Amino acid sequence: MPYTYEYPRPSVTVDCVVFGFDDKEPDLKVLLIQRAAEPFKDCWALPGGFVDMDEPVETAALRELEEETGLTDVFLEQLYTFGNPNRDPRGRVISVAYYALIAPADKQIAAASDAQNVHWFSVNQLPPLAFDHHLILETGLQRIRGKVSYQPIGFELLPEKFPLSGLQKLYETILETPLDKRNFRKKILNMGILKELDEFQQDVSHRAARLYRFDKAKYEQMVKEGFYFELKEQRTRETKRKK
Amino acid sequence: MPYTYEYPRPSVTVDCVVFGFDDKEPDLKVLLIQRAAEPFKDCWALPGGFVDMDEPVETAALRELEEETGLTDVFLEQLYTFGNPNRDPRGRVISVAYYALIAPADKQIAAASDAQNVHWFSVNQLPPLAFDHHLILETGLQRIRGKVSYQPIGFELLPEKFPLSGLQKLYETILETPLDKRNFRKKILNMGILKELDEFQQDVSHRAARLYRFDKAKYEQMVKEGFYFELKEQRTRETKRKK
DNA sequence: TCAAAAGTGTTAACCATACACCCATGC
DNA sequence: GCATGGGTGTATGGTTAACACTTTTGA
Repeated sequence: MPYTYEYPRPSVTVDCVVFGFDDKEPDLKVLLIQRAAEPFKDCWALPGGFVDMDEPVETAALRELEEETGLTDVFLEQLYTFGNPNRDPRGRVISVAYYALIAPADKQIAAASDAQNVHWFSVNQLPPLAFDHHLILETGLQRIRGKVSYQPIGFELLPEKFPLSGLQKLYETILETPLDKRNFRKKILNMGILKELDEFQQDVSHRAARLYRFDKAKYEQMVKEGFYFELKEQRTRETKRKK
Repeated sequence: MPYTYEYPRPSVTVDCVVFGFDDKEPDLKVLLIQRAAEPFKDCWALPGGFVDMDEPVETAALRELEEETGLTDVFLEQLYTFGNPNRDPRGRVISVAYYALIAPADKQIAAASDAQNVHWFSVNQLPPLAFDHHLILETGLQRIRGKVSYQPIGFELLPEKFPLSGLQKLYETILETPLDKRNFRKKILNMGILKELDEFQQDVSHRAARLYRFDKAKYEQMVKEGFYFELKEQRTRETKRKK
């Protein structure tokens, strides 16, 4: 190979912070696997592994995710690259971290894939994690907390059809703040990026809520025309008023 | 070493997109170096190089930046990791890209350091670039365009003391949109994150403008108390009003 | 005295917030 | 009929957008 350099080389891995959300629970969930091999055998860890020499890094993330959890067709974005020299006892390992968002329907699949032990954990009740995975996870959390307010990524955590209250709970969960129902509805509906369906919740022991669908095409059209998505924490007047 | 794995390993490099800004010019600038060695000998490229086995990745970025451009004490943040298998003719090279923001005063230093050829280029008049550096640079541009509106990173591109018109020009340049002078001043001054100085511009052939300084400590205090920095593109009512 | 940029205030439209009750459904 | 969540409107105040002239300074 021409121009080949012969420096010593670090290993390169990928790690995935897989977030999931469930209407009924007050917490965001993360998918973890229990390690089958040393180091950190039996310890919980983010799904991930070594990048092959001939595959793009993102492909490696998708491949490892499927191999270890059975998940395919997920929303995946690069998060951050962690490369401190001592983060892995095997030597110099640089890890490119990704975060994934998946809708509850897919969650079954993940739990079923039991080559290794795979579990959803609430982000507020995490076990000890291998390597620097706690730091990676925390970075992922910060990222989606920051991003959810000005990019419509929240919909990736919901099923295709969802009631407005589900969307509101999602935002309340991620932002860790209560939101006003009427204002939330007004704001999101006024954006015009939700399609109102003629379908309703099933099997609920109260009035069934109307379902909506995120209209991605319309959203992208509007962005081209200068639209900014923004769904922020609603602070009270008290908090906002200065001095 | 225990648990050592013996996979084939990619090389890992860092690349830095160094942005600079100058009052007088209507464009953002990027610092490029002319490559002294193959591959892409004599081609312009982002400063960068191989990560040593025992240094953190960010340290490598700072080190390469100093070695190749003489710059130290810069604002530096990780941008994105580029790892497509064919981005480097030498073989598999994964590059962790950073972006840096530097104030005009430092620019002299950079131009003086002439181990290699180092030059500022307007982001709108770039030469052909080595490797996938054009993609990296474009990614950096998108990042600061997105980030400048809701994080006070713009100040990193200005000297310590600056007139409000300089700040406004910076925002107009990065966001590529004209801003209303009175509204801009009102908004930024109302935030309370600028310290008004008793100093004025020197050597200008018109009324000298008052200088201000970004009060970082105050900003951080306010963030703790729930303050959100936001300095967005000001759209006209026309554009905003729908249908 | 001219050129060049600094600096300054008001109005009207819009948007965000606060807030409480009735409705539909299943049990 | 009761419990559960679904669904709705209005008044207030704060924020943003639009807009033009006077001041200062140096050449």
